[in-house]
Amino acid sequence: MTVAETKTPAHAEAAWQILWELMLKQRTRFVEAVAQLDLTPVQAIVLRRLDPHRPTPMHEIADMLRCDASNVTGIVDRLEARGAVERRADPSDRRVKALVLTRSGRTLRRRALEKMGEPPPEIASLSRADLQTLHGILSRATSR
Amino acid sequence: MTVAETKTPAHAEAAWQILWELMLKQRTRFVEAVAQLDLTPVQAIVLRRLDPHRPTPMHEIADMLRCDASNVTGIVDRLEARGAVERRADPSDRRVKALVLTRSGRTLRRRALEKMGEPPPEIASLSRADLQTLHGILSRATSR
DNA sequence: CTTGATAGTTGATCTAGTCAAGGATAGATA
DNA sequence: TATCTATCCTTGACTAGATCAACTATCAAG
Repeated sequence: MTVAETKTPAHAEAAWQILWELMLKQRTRFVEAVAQLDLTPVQAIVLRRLDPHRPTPMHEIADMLRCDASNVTGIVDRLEARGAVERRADPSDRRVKALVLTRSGRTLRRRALEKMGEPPPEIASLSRADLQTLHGILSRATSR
Repeated sequence: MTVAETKTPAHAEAAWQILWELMLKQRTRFVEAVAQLDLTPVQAIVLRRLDPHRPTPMHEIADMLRCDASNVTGIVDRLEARGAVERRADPSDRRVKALVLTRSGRTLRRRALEKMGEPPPEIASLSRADLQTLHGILSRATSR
């Protein structure tokens, strides 16, 4: 071997480094925020994923979380126990159980979305110009 | 009350929204990446935090994770069981146990850092100019 | 109608997390 | 010095998230 292959440009690594740092900080912030609604992080993520206007098959949740289906059973059990969601049999395919938000589940979801949508001080303190630029770059990054 | 207080500008929320989306995606990516080293996410985060040149008191880990001290006991137990770290009594304060990376622990840490440092495709595919701009904005955001 | 894939549950087992209680040490103060 | 108080860590009990293996029910194709 002659020269080490720099697979990723230094600029990408530098930007990623800071982004990583920021994400790590947000992790604990997120946990604490949803805990105020008596939600665990995963419960909040699942709630966020549920469409208030469309029953959601459980396997879609497993796909999103990239976890085993049996894991979803437990998570949904707890959400159902607290009255946020209901399992509903899908008439067109009786294997699937689709999740439907209850009335209180919709309220809970809305409140959770509000909390998650609140930008952290790091972001909120940026200038308007920076925010617009950031938005543009991130859109480009995630849409590619 | 007259008009609803818009505490956060719309621009901040928009940018935060995309950032959130990105972070959510990186979560599963991170889990899968460190799993290749037989590390759980928390173990990787702890490993990353350990300074190879300085024994680290356990309570610093608890502070970083914002969790109960008893939780750290278990996490360190498992890292110690696999030979990555050692508990060392602090001579100046015999209450504290400081963590020291073993030889193989240092290797493991280096490999974990490499994995974590690898930017995701979303970031890696950005142009050099975007990356520099992004770096600048994020630096401003996190240093404030 | 068999065969095979898919959807979800159950049970066992692990890790991460909390809380309450306790032991050991350090530091301040009466 | 004796005691009180705070800090550092551990233990035990318990909950949640996650994996895996085994199982039921259903669908869909041949």
